Amino acid sequence: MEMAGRSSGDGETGERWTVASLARRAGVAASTVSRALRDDPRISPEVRARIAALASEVGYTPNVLARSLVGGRSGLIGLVIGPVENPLYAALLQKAVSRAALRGWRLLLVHAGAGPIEQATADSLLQYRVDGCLITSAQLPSRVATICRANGVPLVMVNRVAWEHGSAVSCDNRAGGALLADLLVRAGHRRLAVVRGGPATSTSLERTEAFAAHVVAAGLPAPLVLGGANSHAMGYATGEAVAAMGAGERPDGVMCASDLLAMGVVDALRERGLRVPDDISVVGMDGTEPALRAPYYLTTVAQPLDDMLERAFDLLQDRMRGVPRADELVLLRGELILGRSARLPADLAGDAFPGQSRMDA
Amino acid sequence: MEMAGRSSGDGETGERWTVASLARRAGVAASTVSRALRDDPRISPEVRARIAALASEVGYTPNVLARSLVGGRSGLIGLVIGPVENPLYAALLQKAVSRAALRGWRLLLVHAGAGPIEQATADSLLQYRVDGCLITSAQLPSRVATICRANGVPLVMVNRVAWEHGSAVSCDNRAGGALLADLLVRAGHRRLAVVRGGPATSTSLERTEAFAAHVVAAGLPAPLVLGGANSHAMGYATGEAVAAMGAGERPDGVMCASDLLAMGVVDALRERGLRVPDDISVVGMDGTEPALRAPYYLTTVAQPLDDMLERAFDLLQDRMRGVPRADELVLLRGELILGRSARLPADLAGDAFPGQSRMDA
DNA sequence: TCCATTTGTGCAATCGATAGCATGAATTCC
DNA sequence: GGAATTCATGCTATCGATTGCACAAATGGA
Repeated sequence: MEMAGRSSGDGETGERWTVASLARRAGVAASTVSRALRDDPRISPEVRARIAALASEVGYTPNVLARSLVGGRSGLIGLVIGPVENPLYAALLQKAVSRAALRGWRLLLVHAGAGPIEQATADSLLQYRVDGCLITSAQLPSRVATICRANGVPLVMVNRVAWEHGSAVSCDNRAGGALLADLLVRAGHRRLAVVRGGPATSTSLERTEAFAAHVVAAGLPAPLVLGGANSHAMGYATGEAVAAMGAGERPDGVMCASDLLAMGVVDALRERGLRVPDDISVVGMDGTEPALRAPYYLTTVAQPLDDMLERAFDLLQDRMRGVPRADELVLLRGELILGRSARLPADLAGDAFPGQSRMDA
Repeated sequence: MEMAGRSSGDGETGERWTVASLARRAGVAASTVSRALRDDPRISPEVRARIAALASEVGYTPNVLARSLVGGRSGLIGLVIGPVENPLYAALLQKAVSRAALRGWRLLLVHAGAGPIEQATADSLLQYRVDGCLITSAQLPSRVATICRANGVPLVMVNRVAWEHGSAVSCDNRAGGALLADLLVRAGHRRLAVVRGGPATSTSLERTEAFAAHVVAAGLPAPLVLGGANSHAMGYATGEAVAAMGAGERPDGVMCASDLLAMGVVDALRERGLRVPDDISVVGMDGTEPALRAPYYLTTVAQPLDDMLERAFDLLQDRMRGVPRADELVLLRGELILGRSARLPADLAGDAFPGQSRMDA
């Protein structure tokens, strides 16, 4: 019953069509088929049309594996991504997939998650001869970086700085941290705290350091340093600890290294009966969607993910073309989003509409 | 300066090592190298050790593209996944990646998101000669299914039923819906509502239909049908609508087709001053992590994602081995999680500890 | 009318790894 | 000690697509 719907190379069953079988069927040489399908001007229009018609009639699909064997490029980009439970990585993944498709690249999903990358996994980058590699994991994947360097695979990192090798595109985390510090200080907060993410993640360090430096420069005591991992659970635990402090020592403003942490902090504070922002202001950083909506309406600095990925892919493409280029670090400015999770300075009070009023960071 | 760290085929710069260059260097034939590296017993232990040492010394990596050209299998699995902003898909992605690595498969990330799949994207499944395909998108990707069938590519769907072709692994959504209905009815709710997801998604339909049927069977009026898309925004809008209803007509129990919807409903209800579960009970389905923690502590039916993926990969593997097998539909039972978002029947009241007390659905 | 181009195709090698078959050497058996 | 194996390895074709080069036909000019 399936016979009619089944078409196969040379009319036999089960085999896929190849340039060779198409050539036999069309009565030409394989090279002619190849050239015709690639619109080589040396093939006469009639032959080209005839072969194109035949190919689409039988549903021929070129074998990219064979093509890349001779051509040298696989069309594959290795993708290493952080834990996608974090909405930031989810957004990055989504955008990376659609942008890669636009450029005709396919993504080899090498790793997703918080853990380190296994050797066997990292090896697949070479085994499949990826043309480039995109890393968005905060965890330092030194193994992948090393492999890429040793084998001349272009490497671009997003949302983290490159420590040894490769280019990177990142949000200007220091500027964002300073901006948030300025916001809280101007709103009259006096006892501040920072909630840090993972100790080895550049984003967390840059954000909290810049925040602390700015606070100190404003003449306030150095912020209390809390946290130490980038998760809702850590934010929640930190929020509980803050809520347990006496009213006299408790910070009145908390800056979190990520929206994920900020959501945890807010959840814990509210669970303990504290009001945000009336009792404590909480600000985050990333601008992920769940943090911008109910029940958080977080004041945060949004990363320009679209621009970041576009730049990252540009960097990759340049290097994939073989032009030797030095590694670059591209910083893009984030966008301050005034939500309802932090008291505002008097001069901004009119702007306090969640997700509506924004200003450049 | 980089010279020392740079190693390449045949000692020339820039070229990667191949079996041929290794063979020349070792003074043997290419086939010997190939066999030695694959632990062919016909190669003498000495030669094998010598070649293995050389290969690891120069960092040889086999070209999988070339291997699959002759071997017929690429080791690639095509992955089509739904919008990973939804924590359910994020969890599925994460688990799929690690499980695939365990089996030595690599994932070609074909599509991620809610939109339909473009032809060019779907074609890459054939171009890269994927050995199989895993679909977890609720959106009916008929194009991919058609392509897979026409080309004999094994296809397994997770979290949705197969409409035309391919096997499927899913949570028993009807049983889950009935279980939630039973829970709400026994807890004394009388005016119920369901919030549906996308109109074309099998999971949403099965869950809400079974819920409604069970409610009616219990002698209560048919639940109010709300919603119509699987998003937090739709849940929120529905929650607002429910909150706006008069106290006499407002449902006292709401069953949502997903945790994402349930979170939106809870957020809106609370924003409007209603208490959950004191004023209204809300239950969801999926068991995603954000719904289980503060501030939701949702009562829900958790999908056994690990088991589902394991079964899905088993199904794929069987069919990839070439053994012809009929399509299967595998249903796995979900796990009821008693949170704090719904009033409990009297006989279960002691079990109301979030995320702790569970029972099979 | 004959040679020099231009134009369209075919032949054969190539990419890297694998597998069937052949070959030479080492071993065993009677 | 010679023949029959066993064993280790080499030679070569193969997978599917691409590409340099050769070659034939068609066209042009003188």
